[in-house]
Amino acid sequence: MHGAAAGSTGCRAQIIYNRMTAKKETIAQRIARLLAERIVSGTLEPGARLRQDHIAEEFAASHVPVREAFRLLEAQGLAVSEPRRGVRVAAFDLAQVREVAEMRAALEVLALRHAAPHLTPAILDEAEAATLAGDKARDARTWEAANSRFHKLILTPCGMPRLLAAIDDLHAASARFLFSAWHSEWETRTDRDHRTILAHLRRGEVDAAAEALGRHVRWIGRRPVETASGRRREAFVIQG
Amino acid sequence: MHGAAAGSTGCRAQIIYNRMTAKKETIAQRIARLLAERIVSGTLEPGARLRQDHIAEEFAASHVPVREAFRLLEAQGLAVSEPRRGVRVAAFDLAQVREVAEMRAALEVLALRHAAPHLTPAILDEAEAATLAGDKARDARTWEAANSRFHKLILTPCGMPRLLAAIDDLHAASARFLFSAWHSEWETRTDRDHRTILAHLRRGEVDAAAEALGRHVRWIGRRPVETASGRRREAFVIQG
DNA sequence: CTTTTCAAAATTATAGATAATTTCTATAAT
DNA sequence: ATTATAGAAATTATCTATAATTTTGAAAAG
Repeated sequence: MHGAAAGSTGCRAQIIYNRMTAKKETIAQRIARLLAERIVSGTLEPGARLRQDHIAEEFAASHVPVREAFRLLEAQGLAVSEPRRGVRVAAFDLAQVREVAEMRAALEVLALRHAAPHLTPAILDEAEAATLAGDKARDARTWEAANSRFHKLILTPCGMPRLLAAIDDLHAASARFLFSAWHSEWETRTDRDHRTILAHLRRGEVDAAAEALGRHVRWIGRRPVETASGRRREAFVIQG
Repeated sequence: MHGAAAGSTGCRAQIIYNRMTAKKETIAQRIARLLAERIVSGTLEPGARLRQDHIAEEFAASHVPVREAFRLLEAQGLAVSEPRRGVRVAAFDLAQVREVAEMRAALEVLALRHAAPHLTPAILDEAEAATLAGDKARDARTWEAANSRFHKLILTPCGMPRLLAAIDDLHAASARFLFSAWHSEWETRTDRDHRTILAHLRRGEVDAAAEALGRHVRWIGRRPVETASGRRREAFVIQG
């Protein structure tokens, strides 16, 4: 849903009301967007300090727009700020991943129910193509972009901007987890889930489609993985 | 849910992570909080321009914290900003009220399902007291505060901070509408709805309670009212 | 009388500078 | 060895000043 690493959005409210106007982005928005990409993709690790002077220097700006960018990132839940003690990349544990998954499920189901009457065969074909692209993806970035496209395609026709913006933010939070846990060997169940949802939609079975989407988004799996140092640990998987 | 007029929160992310710490609020947070009160209560009308220099002067601050306050208000959906063209109080039409109501219903139901196992008789008694206070309220402020308290009491035990913060923001948006449409003669159905929800919760009927809450929040009524100038028009009512 | 154009005023956006707070580090004490 | 403390360095938060953009309003042209 969310552009995530391949072009993360920016401020939530901006998204709600300026998504289409979007004349020129301010320096603050640009900085927020680029930092969001790094946070979502894991380049900036959870807990990492974001120092306004350093960032201002890197982007050849003063720290005023940097501070505004921090507020935008806070609103997305990607950064946390303690007064007088600076801003850090938000941490996220399994409990938060669960919380985000539940919220996404609730809101995406709502969006799908309102979008369903406006879905055309053409849109569903595009969504199928996105699923196929996800199948063939061999890296997290590509997979996440395709997954994003699928969800966006079937939900956008709901025409509820605030709802879509909220879903976007939640998707960015999910994507962070995806990037941190991605393993190219994983055979996800995502393709099958996506196709089930599409099949129901094609047959006009909105309730069944909504239920499948809810289960799909809520699903969090776990499987053992081998770390770089050869140790075994448990990792968690999401279907996107 | 949201403090609304009686002490609106501030930044969403701040709420998520700093709600309990909340050592000292920064000037930006203070400005955002006070402006949010005015927007929610209707003192600042939809579409009104928020001029940073004027606001800075009023609060005896420079415009740097004012600009940050604007970003916080944007994140809550209470203000909209167009780059280089200033910030305005967000407008809201019936479609948006509907959208917010649907989102609230989806998220509050989710919160209630997770809160239900942790609800104690003491909490439910408090919630009943809040309902009673709402019944006796004769002005919008008091009524909204009591309604807020009811929802907060039964939802907070879910222990999902991001979810609760999102609900808070939506509640502020609802409250704006409530304040704009309040009429002291309205006999709302709220007390009955609240008591139905409580009755179900006392009997451990979580599904029924969740369904009642969803209907309650989603409900938007309309009734003719007489304006100050004596003209008749249609007004919309929410149950809170 | 309406529309267009251009300059002045108002306002936003950014930069540079200052003050206040926190964090770090070395040193001393228990 | 661990804890406590004081000073220094780094960082945040704010203010003042400057640049850039948009809006306003009046005058001129059609």
